[in-house]
Amino acid sequence: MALARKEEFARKEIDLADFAKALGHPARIAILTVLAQKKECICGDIVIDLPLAQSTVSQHLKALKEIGLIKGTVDGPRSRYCIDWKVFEKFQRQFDGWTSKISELKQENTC
Amino acid sequence: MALARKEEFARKEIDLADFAKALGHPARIAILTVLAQKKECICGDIVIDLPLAQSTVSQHLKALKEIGLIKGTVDGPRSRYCIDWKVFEKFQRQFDGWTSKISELKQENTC
DNA sequence: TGTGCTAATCGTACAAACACGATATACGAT
DNA sequence: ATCGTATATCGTGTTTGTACGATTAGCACA
Repeated sequence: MALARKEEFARKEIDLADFAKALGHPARIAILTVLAQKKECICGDIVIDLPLAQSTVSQHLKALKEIGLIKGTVDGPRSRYCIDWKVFEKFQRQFDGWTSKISELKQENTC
Repeated sequence: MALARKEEFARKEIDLADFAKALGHPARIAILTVLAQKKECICGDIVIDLPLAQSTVSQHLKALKEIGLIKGTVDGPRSRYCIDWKVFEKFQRQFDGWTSKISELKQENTC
C-alpha cells in the first residue's frame, strides 16, 4: 500500500470498500455461510469445514470480528461465533444504496 | 498468500470473493461511481477525480477490467472506459443470492 | 518527420494478506 | 496438581496489493 492514500477518499467509499474487502476471500465467505446455518457455532466446527489450518481460520475469524460482521464469546474451553446481523444488514443496505445509486446514474455508454 | 489454498473452495465462493475483492478498495469504488455518472468517461477525467497518480489509477482500472466489471476502448490518443452492466448485474445477483440464502438460514444465535 | 498529448507498462519499494507450525493460554475434567 | 482439549497468538516465509516516477507506445496535428 506504500503510503495509504486510502484516507483521502470519502468515508462512504472507505466503509464500503472495507466491507467488500472483508468478503474478499473465499474462506471468509465460507465462514459466514457456515455461521448462518448453525445455531451453536464453535470454532472447531469451522476449522473442520475449511481446507485450512486452525491458525489460519483463526486469523480469518479475527478479520471478520474486527470489522464487526461477527461476534464471539468464550464458552468454557471453546469459542462460539455468530454473525452480527445488525452490522451485516447495515453493510448490506449500504451496498444496496450504492448499487442502486450508480444504476440510476447509468447512461448508454459510448464504448 | 503462501500457497493459495483458494482453489480448494467452491467455485461460487471464489467468484463471490473475487467480486468483493475487486470492490475492496475505495479507489475502485470511486472509479465505478465516476464511470456511472459520465457518458464519455476518459481515463484522464478519473485521474483528476482521484487523489492518486496516473499510473496507480491505471492499475486499478486494469484490475476492474480483468474481472470484467469495466470495458475499455481506445479513442485516438485517449482511453474511454465504461461499466459492463451485464457483468455488474450478474455479480449483483450473485451477491443478492448469497445474502438472501444466508439470511434465510439465520437462526437466533447463542452468543 | 517531428512535437505534444494521453495512457499503458516497467521497475521498484514498501505494506498488507495469507498460510503454516509452534507455542501459549485458558478451561474442564481427572 | 495434572492432563487433555480448544483456541488464540507469535514468528516466519511467501505472495499479492498499493503507490509512485520514469519510460514507452500510440495517436493527432503541425
